[in-house]
Amino acid sequence: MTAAQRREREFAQREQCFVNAALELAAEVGFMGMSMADLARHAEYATGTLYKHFDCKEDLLMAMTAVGNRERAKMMQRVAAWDAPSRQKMMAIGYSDLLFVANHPVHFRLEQLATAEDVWSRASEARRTALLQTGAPCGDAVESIVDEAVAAGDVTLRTHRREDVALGLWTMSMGMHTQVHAGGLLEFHDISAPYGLLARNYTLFLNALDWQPIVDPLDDQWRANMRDRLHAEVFTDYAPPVGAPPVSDLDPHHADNS
Amino acid sequence: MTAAQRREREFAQREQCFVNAALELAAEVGFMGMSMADLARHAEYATGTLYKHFDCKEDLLMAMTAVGNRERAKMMQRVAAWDAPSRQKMMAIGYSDLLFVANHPVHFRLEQLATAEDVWSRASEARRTALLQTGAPCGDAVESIVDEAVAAGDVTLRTHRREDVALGLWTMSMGMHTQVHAGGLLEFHDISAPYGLLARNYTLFLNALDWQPIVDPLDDQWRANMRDRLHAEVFTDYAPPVGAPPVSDLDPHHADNS
DNA sequence: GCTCAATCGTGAATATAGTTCACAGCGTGA
DNA sequence: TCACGCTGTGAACTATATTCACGATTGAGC
Repeated sequence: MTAAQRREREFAQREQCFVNAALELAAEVGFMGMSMADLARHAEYATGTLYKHFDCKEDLLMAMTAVGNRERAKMMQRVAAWDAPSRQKMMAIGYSDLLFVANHPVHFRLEQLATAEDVWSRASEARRTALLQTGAPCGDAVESIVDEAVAAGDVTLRTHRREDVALGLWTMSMGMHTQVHAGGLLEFHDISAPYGLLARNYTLFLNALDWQPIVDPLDDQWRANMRDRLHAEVFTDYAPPVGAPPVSDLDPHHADNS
Repeated sequence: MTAAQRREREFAQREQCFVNAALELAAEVGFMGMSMADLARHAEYATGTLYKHFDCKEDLLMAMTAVGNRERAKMMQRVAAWDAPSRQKMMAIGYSDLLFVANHPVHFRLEQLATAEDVWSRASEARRTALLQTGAPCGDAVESIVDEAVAAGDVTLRTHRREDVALGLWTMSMGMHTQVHAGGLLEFHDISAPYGLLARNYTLFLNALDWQPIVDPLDDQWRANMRDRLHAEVFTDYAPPVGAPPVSDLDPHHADNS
């Protein structure tokens, strides 16, 4: 039955084609601004063909978001494989997420929409679990670092489980991205360097877990060094996000203390 | 020109009427499942009249979300006015947010949608800033507690400003709500008591800031006491969220350590 | 190589929902 | 009382998600 297999493979390829075209379109006009007919035309197929793959627009969104998840997972797996002390790797996880969002703003927008309950609930069960599965490797990568740290004696998990640590950091990142991307929110609340603040909060959180070595939250140099090493050794293909490269810029108000 | 003033007042009242009707409808079918024509009918006005108030559906969403913000602000202001040690008040802020989301799930769903960039960007500038303004009192309430704590000597802000502390906690809450509301996500990552975990993370964060008195993150009793006092003295009109009332339930895995 | 049935892709048609607008009705001020 | 202008109306318009009947294509069996 090689014929059937080929058909199946071609079908899967066409789905990729649709998803890629959708991502291109969404980058231009946003997911909400893009119509299914537009997309079909852009992918050079008929509208009905598109619906052979996705039962509704929300299902398409899930598939688009999955691409982002896979990319993020790749980045986090690179970090997990990085040869560095566990605490630096943990910070690097946060940084890689930041790098991901900065380099793929479209994906973050899609993720935001997809996880909004009103949208999430309109997608099919199958597509939702498929999306969840693409997210799992991110959690796995983080948890592997936690395990490593425990094994190395860098941290003792008294209050948390490995999943809890991962989730704790994830919530901070997700919440901060949400703030940053709701245009005007930060300026309104007088926050100037949100991701510098996020890095400090990561530091505080890891300190609170007594994760060795303890780092001074004021020590921006520590994080800057880590970031430079990370770009040199792991993310050579990713440019540091604009607006935050010089060390001092990571600090929201570096004149305050010394 | 009292006539004009009356018209203006009536216009504002009708807007309230629309927003309330919209909230009722959204509670039943969700924001996405509700049509502008349905809403107009439900509010007993014509479709065109609805558009006299809101230029687009997204603008309506902003107005609906503002209602939630005002309610949340009221709750947080109650906490700020509560007579308790600053650290308990800070924890109570997180708890009040949880209480808000548990008692007004619709509002959280709306907030999620509204802050998604794809939606946010489709609303008018005026509605967006109006929404931001309704959120400000929440930040103010939290920041007043920070100020109070600093004045009382409970905490010394070395690494953070008052806004930063508020934002740090906010990101954790927002991120956790997002996780909880994306059905299946938590089960998938094997997290059983997300809000117990959130409370611990709050505790860790405040400990890391050296906010006195330092609390053992394992001490669920401390938080349970605080919660009971809070319900007795501040939120007498709010029932504790179901699924989390007994002390031990706040603990994700209370058999692990002691 | 031919046939035929099953499958697949198509895009016009349908349904639905956001948005607009020309007009009727009403209140207002002269 | 009258005329003007403003307001509410809902039918009409537009856009877009979704469906479906049909023609094209494929591939198994002879």
